[in-house]
Amino acid sequence: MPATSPDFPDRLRAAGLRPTRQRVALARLLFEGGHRHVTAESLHVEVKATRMPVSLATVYNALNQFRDAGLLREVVVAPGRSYFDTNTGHHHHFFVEPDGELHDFPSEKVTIAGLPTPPKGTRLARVDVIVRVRR
Amino acid sequence: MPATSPDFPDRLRAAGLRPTRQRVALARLLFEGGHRHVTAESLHVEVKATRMPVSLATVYNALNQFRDAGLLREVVVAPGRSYFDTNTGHHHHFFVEPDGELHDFPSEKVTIAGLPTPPKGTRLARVDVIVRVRR
DNA sequence: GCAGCATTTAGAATTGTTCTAAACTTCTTG
DNA sequence: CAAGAAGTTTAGAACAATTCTAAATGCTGC
Repeated sequence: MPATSPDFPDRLRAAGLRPTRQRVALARLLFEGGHRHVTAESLHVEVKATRMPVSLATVYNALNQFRDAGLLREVVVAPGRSYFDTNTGHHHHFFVEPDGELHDFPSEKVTIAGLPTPPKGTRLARVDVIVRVRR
Repeated sequence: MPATSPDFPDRLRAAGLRPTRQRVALARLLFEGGHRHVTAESLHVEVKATRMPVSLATVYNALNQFRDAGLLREVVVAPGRSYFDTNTGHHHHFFVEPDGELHDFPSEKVTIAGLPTPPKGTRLARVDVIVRVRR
């Protein structure tokens, strides 16, 4: 958490997004506590539990907009399911296979050596490391 | 390629799968040449082009069975799309972002140091490294 | 060859996500 | 602070990828 108390409307405006009631409600759920991993479905369930229902389409819209604005990072670990991670810093993931649990781990200690250079005409965008574990 | 010419019915039997006509046709497409990346759709288009049409459901069934039997490896790089890789050895992937192209690179030269230990009660299944690049 | 079980198939069903068009906010400006 | 313009939300339809279903067919061992 930043030292300054987070003013969600301002943070959204700073990201180029209008601070609508539903976006603010979602931002609060996402960014108020520590880092989180959510799916559209899980966030939708959560926001419905508050006294401000938001449609599923809006949850999808907001997650995509937040991701495009750099507020969230999308993590692709399982086919047909998108996770969004509120931690946008450098880090990698544990994925617990049958149940679909996702955990961060910091990339500080991880070093990857010997990566080949990107194919001609492309620039490196990101390196994802997914450590898949099973019970 | 193995030195012994690949007898697909035998290879399927060895994997515990009945060598049906459609499985043999798919295995031929997948394993006859060099390593490949396919999606169910792309393989379906391919097999239809031969004189032995196979339903899309069968392509999905076969890909899942081949993966379960260790003949293929599933690679999850983009939401809502599954790639299957005929290279089941240790290696990692380049993913070219807008177009969805996938390329292998050998893991020999890549070393990953400092990975944390798996959470309690889990054992390591695999480490995936996806190098995302953009044009 | 034939029974018995596995496999294939077309089409329906399911799942996760995006689209559409109408209703409703938010922002700007006067 | 009213009014219009533009951006958002919404329910529901549409879509894409995948799985399921039940009936037809094909493999295998005896």
